[in-house]
Amino acid sequence: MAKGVKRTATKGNASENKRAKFKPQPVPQPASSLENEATFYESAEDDSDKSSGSESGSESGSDSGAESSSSDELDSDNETGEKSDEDEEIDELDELSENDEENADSDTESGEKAAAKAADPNKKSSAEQHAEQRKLLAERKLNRKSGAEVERIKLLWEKLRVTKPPPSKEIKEKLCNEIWELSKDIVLDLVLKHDASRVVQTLIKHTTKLRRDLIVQALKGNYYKLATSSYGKYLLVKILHYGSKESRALIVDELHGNLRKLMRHKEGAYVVEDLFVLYSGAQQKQQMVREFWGSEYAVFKDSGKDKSILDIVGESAEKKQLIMTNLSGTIVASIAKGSTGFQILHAAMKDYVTVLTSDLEKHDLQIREFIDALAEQFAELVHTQEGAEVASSLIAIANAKERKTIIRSLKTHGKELIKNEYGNAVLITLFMTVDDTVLVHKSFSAELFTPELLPELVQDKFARRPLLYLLTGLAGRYFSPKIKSELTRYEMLAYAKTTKKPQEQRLAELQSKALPVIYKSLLATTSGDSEPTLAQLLALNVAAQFVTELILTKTDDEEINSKLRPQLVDAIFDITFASDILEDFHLLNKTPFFSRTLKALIQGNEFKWDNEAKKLVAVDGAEIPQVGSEFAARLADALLQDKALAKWVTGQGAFVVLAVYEVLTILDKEKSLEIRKAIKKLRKDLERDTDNKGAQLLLKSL
DNA sequence: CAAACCCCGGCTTT
DNA sequence: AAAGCCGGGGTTTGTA
Repeated sequence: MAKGVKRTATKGNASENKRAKFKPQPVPQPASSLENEATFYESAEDDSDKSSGSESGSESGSDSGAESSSSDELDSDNETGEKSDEDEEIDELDELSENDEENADSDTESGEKAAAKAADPNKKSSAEQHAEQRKLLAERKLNRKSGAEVERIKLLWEKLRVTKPPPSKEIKEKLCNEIWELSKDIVLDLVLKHDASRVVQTLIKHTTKLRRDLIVQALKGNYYKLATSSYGKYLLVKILHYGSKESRALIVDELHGNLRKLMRHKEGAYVVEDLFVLYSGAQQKQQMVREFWGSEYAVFKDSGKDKSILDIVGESAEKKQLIMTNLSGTIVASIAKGSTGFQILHAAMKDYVTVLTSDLEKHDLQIREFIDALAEQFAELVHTQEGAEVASSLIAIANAKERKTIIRSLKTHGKELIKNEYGNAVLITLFMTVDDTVLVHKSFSAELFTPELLPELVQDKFARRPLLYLLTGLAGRYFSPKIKSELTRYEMLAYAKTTKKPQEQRLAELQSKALPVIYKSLLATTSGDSEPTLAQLLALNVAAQFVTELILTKTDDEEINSKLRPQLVDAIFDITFASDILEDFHLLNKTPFFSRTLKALIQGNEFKWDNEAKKLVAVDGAEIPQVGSEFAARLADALLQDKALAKWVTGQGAFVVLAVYEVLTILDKEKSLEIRKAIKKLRKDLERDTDNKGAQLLLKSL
């Protein structure tokens, strides 16, 4: 799926990028051949590519998924059957034309169809045979005529699509004109054939706006057919891409009402997804999803507009029953077809889940079924906003056994999960809801917080969030109110049924397992030829923030308190004093916020700034070994060596000196006096250094 | 804890 | 059809 959308690279970059970020190796789906799909897209991607022969038979059984499941009572029309007839007809035409053209296309499907036909006549009477032959002959004639034109058009097309020396504007125009003259009356014949359709694609790309509109008009009434044609769909996608707003509106209008059928169609589903992702705004997206609710909403565009799914479902039991059946019908069919990664489906699932979670008892059966259908494919969900919401909700309401399956399927994509903008919240949900902390730790923390991976994670805006959760819970300022309330919602859902352990206990368990792993991986950056080094990490604001947060996390773990934390603090201390502070490459000069890191360590959790009193105050019982006053005293000793202080007060270092001085003033009068004396000697320097805010603050504090 | 800043989607412009 | 503006949200920063 992710592959599928890459092709539209020129437009809609935003949504495309979003998708590209997360690329779970698509779990090979039983029926569908993702690879074939990719080939399809690739060969349709641009006109300047290799032979069209690669577009071969992923077609077989394409309409099998289109059979309306019995759940769609609202669909009185039986168009699915009708459509597959059409498909067959198209295929035959295709086959004929290709034979005529002696196109050495090894289309396996054509082969199958031919074989089927060869077997067919034996069963028929000779009268029928004659009739059939006459019909065939007529068709062939018809085709030969078009076939000849196709040949000529293709010659022109070859010239138009070359890229090595791109044709000049005039030539392009001339070629387009000629092609158009030849094809304008037979567009419909062209667009459903794989090679001829590509001619039209190229035409669309190079011709004028006016003619594009003409083509769009010429195809009016046939867009559904186009969307469900294995070759036509590429053209349709191209038209959407290059077409005007009005063209798009026309097409959307025509497809409107057929979305559910399209979604169940192998080719159609891609068109719908494309439309949804690339060419629809928020409102149109909503409207599209509403079609999945049922016929009423499919026929009347505005039906249910501005109402949430819960409003609608609350209106009557019958309505609810119907909508839920329809939704699950479309969703289950699409999952089975391997379209789990489609964004539009995620949106539909979100509606479905919203209702499911509105009353867990009442929907128990549906919940179990839904999770069962989806559990193995969770990785396909978590890279979109809505998909991730669905995933988190389901994790929250899953029972212990179901959670195990879900965790197993997410575990294989751990890195993508944690680094993804939305996926990381799913991981946090797992941290917050699953009682089996041993399993969660083994599946994620132990796998991800390795020396190889951790440095990458702590400097990643999204990946560090689950890490920060492990350190500080939701309390810190690292989570926006919106995310917080969402996570809290999952938490409440979880406690309604499966989850039993108190939150603090679960977090403590996860933390006690993960902290040593994190420490060790971080310490690994201080030794050997590790890349990045700790100093490099500390030069990145996000990573530095994490390191401070880690050190300031209180723990009972003996190993951390007596060995790991001291080593890490030592390492930072060494980095600070390894080189002359006046050198450009010293961290303090390279990254202004390193002074904040040091300040945070100097104050530890022991002191905080009192905004009322305008001074630093001690916080009782918050001491953490190695940092706070202990670290301050250590720095003070180093600063009092030789002329160190004179250098430190000149730049960002002044803030550090100030922090040390303030802390010692509270806890170590003697040493603070020493520093005070030393600073006073530098008074004149400080007074001169007017644009150094740190220096000025230092003066004030004396 | 507020101001500055950045990123993104939607809209307008040439 | 690409480039550019605008507003909103989220993030980062600045330092009493």
